[in-house]
Amino acid sequence: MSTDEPVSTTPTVPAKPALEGLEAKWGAVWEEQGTYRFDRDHTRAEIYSIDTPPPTVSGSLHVGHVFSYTHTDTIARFQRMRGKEVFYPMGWDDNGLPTERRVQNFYGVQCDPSLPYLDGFEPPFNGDVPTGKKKPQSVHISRRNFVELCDRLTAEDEIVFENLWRGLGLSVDWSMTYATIDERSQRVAQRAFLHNLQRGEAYQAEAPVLWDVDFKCAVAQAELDDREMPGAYHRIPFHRIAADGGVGDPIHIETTRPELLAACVALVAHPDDERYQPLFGTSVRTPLYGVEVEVRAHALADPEKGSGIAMICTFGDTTDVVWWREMQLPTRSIVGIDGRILRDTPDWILAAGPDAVTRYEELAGKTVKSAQGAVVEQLRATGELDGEPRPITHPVKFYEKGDRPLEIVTSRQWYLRNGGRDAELRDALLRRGTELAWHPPYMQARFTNWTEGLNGDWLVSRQRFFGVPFPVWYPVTADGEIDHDHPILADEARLPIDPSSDAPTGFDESQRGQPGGFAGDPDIMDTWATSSLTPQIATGWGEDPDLFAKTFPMDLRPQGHDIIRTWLFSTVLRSHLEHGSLPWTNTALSGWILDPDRKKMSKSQGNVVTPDHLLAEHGADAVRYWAANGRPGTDTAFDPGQMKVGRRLSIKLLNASKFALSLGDTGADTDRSFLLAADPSEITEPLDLAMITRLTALVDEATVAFEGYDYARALERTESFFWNFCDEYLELVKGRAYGAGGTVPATSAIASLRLALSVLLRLFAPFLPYVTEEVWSWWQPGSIHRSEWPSADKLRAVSIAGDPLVYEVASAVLGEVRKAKTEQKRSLRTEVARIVVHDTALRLDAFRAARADVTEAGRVNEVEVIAIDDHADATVVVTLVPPDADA
RNA sequence: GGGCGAUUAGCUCAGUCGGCUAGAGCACUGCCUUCACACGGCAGGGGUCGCUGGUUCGAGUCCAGUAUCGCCCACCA
Repeated sequence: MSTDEPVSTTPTVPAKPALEGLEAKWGAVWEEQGTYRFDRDHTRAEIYSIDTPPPTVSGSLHVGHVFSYTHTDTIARFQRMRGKEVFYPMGWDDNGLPTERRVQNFYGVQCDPSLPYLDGFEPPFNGDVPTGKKKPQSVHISRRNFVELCDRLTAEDEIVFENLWRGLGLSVDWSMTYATIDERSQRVAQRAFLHNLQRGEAYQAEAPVLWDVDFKCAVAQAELDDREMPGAYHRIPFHRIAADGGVGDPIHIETTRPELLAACVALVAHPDDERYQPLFGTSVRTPLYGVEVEVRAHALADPEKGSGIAMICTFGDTTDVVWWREMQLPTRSIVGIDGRILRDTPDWILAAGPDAVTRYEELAGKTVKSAQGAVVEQLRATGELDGEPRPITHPVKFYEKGDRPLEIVTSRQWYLRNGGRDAELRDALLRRGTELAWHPPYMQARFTNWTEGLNGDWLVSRQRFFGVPFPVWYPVTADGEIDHDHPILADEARLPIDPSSDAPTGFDESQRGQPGGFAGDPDIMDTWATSSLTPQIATGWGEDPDLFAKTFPMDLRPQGHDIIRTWLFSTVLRSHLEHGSLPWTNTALSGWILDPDRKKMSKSQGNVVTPDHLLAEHGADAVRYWAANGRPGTDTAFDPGQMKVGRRLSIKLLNASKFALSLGDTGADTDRSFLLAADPSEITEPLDLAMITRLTALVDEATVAFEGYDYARALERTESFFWNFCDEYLELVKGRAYGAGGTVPATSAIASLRLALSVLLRLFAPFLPYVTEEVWSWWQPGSIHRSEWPSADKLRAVSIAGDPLVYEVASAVLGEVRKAKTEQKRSLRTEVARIVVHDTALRLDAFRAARADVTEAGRVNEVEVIAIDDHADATVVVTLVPPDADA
C-alpha cells in the first residue's frame, strides 16, 4: 500500500461503538477489496504458502475445527502483515467412505462400476429417501454418475462451510479452492501414481491383507483401531503321532479362535522352551480333522502366554502372517471375503477323511462367530475340549470405521513402498522428519515412532466404488483370463480417466472383458493416496508450473496430532518420492477440544457444540480469542467463559480507542509508514517514554513468539500489556492529555497514546480481525490486515527510550492511593490531602519524573518523599481529606 | 510392553537461563453511579506447585524414582 497519500487527521469515531454487525460489514469489504487475494506476482522468497487441511464436507463442523483453523489464520495474518504474500487456499475433502455413504442415503442410489454411464441421469430422491420399512431399493448407477452426484451434494456442503469460515474471519483466498474428488485432484493422484509405478515404487502383490467383512474392503495399517473385546481361551489337545501311526500323547494349546482349527498349518513354540524342544520338527495331528501339521520353533512365540505353544492358522492374526511368511508355511485359508467359512470343502480336509469332511461341512457358510460355537460343540462331542472356555478380554483389530473384527484374507492389491520393508527408504524418511520444523518440537517423536514401527508397505487399493480409480487396465488373454502382470497404463495427457468407463488407447469400448480385449482395474485408491498430495494439488503441480515454482515446497502444514501417522507421514512420503524434498518446511500440530469432562469432543459422544451458535452468541473475535489461547499441540477445554473474556477485550478496544482518539491529533507531520500518527519528537514526558519502552519490548516478544508459531504467547503478552495500559497508563495521563500540565506535556500524552494504539491494534489484528479493522478505519487508510507489522527496531531507531522504572513506580504509588480510598470506602474521586512516599532513592527519582501525573490521577494535593534503605519496606502513607470536606 | 505429554488457586491456564513474598482470567467477597467503557472500575480472600528422594547458597523450574490422567505405537496364540 502507498504510504504517502494524504491522510485525514480527523478520526471519525462513532458516538457509541459496538461489536454488532462488524462481521457482516467487514466481511463484505474484504471480499470486495480482495484484501486476502493472493497475488502471484512475487518471488518464492516473498511468498508464504499454507497447506490448509481440507475439512470433510460430509461431516459437520464443530468447535474443534474452529479451534485449529483459527490457529492457522493467526499465523497467516501475521505473515501477511510482515510483508509476505500469503498463499492460503482451502480444500474440501469429499473423497472416501463418509461421502459415499451420504450420497447413497441422500439420493437413494448405489454405485456399481460395472454399469455404463448414463447421460443426464436424475436420482430418484433428493434428500427425501423414506426410512424404515418404506425404504426403497437403491438405484444402481455407474461410478461416473455416482461421482457427479457427489459433486452436486458436496457443492451445497461447501457453501455452508465457506460461509462459516468467512464468518470466523479466515483470511483464505476464496477464489482458490479445490475438492479432493474434483478433476484436478484426480489428475494429480493418478499422475503421481503412474510416476510411482514407473519408478517401481508402486507394485501389486497377492498377499494376506486385513479385511473388513462388512465393507468387503482391504484396510491399511494406518486405519487400524484396537478395541478391547471379550473372548475366551479354549484349551484344545493336538495329538502326537504314535510309532504305530496311531494317536499319541496330547499337546495342549490355548486359542481364542477355535473356529480356525481347520486352517491350522503348524504349531509353534519358543526355541529355548525346554518343554517343547523335543517336538520341534515332528508332526502332530489337529483335533477334529486329524490333519498333520509340523511343530516349529520361532522367537516370537511367548512361553508365558497360554500353554507356551500356539497354533498357526492362515490367518488368525498378524503374528500368524509373520510366522507364515518367515517359516514359509503353506496357505490353508478357510475364511472368505464375506467373513464366512468357505463353502467348498478344501483339499486338505478332503484328504483327511470322511469325519473331517462332515465336521467341516457343518461349518461351511457360517460366519466366524457362529462357526466358533459349532466348533466348540464338535470339540465337546469328541471330548477334545479340555475344561470350559476361559473368558478373557483382549485387544482385537478393527477397521477404524468398522463394526466387526477384521479378518485376514489373501488377495491381489496395490502397494506403495513406504519404508516398511526397506531400511534405506525408512532412514531417508526419518531424516525428512528431522529436516522438518515441528511446532511443538516433541511431536516429531510420534513421526519417528510411526516410521520406525512400520511393518509393511502401504496398501493403497480399496475395494470401494467412490474415489480416485487406478489409471490402469489389464489385457484379457485369448482364453478370457485377466493378465494382471502386464497392466496397460493410461497416457498422462488423458488423465483423469476411469478405467470402468474409459477404454485404453488403442482399444475400443466393445473389447471390454472380451478375449484379446481389456479389463479395467476395479479398485480405487485409499483416500490418503489423494490427501497425501494436497500440497501438489493446491500448488498446481503439473498443471500450473509458474504457481508450483512459487509455492512449493510450502511453508506450513497445520494439522491435528492424531493424524501424524496418516496424513503427515504419507504427505512426506509422496513428496520425498516425487520431488526428493519435504512438502513443507514447518508443521504446526493443534490439540483437541475437550468438553468439560475432559473428553474429546466428537459427534459420536454427542457432546459437540455447533460453531454457528457460538459465533452468533459471542461474535467471531471472541470465539477466535478463545481458540488462540490454545497453545500449539495442547488440548484445550471448551470454555464459553473465555469467549466472554474475548468479547470484553474487544469492547475494551473499542472504548479505549474511542477515548484515545477523542483527545485529538497533535497535527504533527509524521512518518505514517510505521509510527502512524505520532511524531517521535513530540514524545517528551518520562512516563510516556517509559510506556513506549515497555511497548517496544512487547513488540519484540510478540514477534519472536509468532516467528516460533507460538501465537498464544503473542496474544497473552499483548493482552496483558493492553489491560495494564488501560488501567494504569490511560488513567495516569488522562488529566495531562486534557491539558492539566500545559501544551507540550499534553501533546506528548496524545502522541504517545496514538502511537501505542496504532501498535496495539496491529498486534491484536491477527486475533481480532473485525474489531481491529473497525477501529483502524476510524483514523487510518487501508486495511489493518495489509498494514505493516510493528517493528521494535524502528521504534528503537527514533530514540524514544525511557526508564521503565518510572512507569512501575508511578503505577505502584497510584495503586496505594486507590487502595487507601477503597479501604476507607470512599469514591476514587475523593481528594487526597497528602501522601508520604517512603522508598529507595532510585525509585524516588523515578517517582519524581511522573509525580505530576500521579497527583493528577490520584487527586493528590501534597506530596512528601522520604528515602529509605534498600532493605526497608517501601510504603505510601495516604491521608484523605475528611469526608465532610469531600461533599 | 515401548514412546510422548500433562499434573501449579474451586475452574481454565501462564510461569522463558534455577533467583525477591508463585501470577492471570473466571468464579467468590467488599467497595465505587468515575466526565472511553456498569458489556465498567478499584481493592481483597483463596495455593504444602501430584508424591519421594537428590543436586544447589537457593528448586514450581534441573536429575532419579513413583503415582494418576491422556494420547500415540506394539507380533493381543
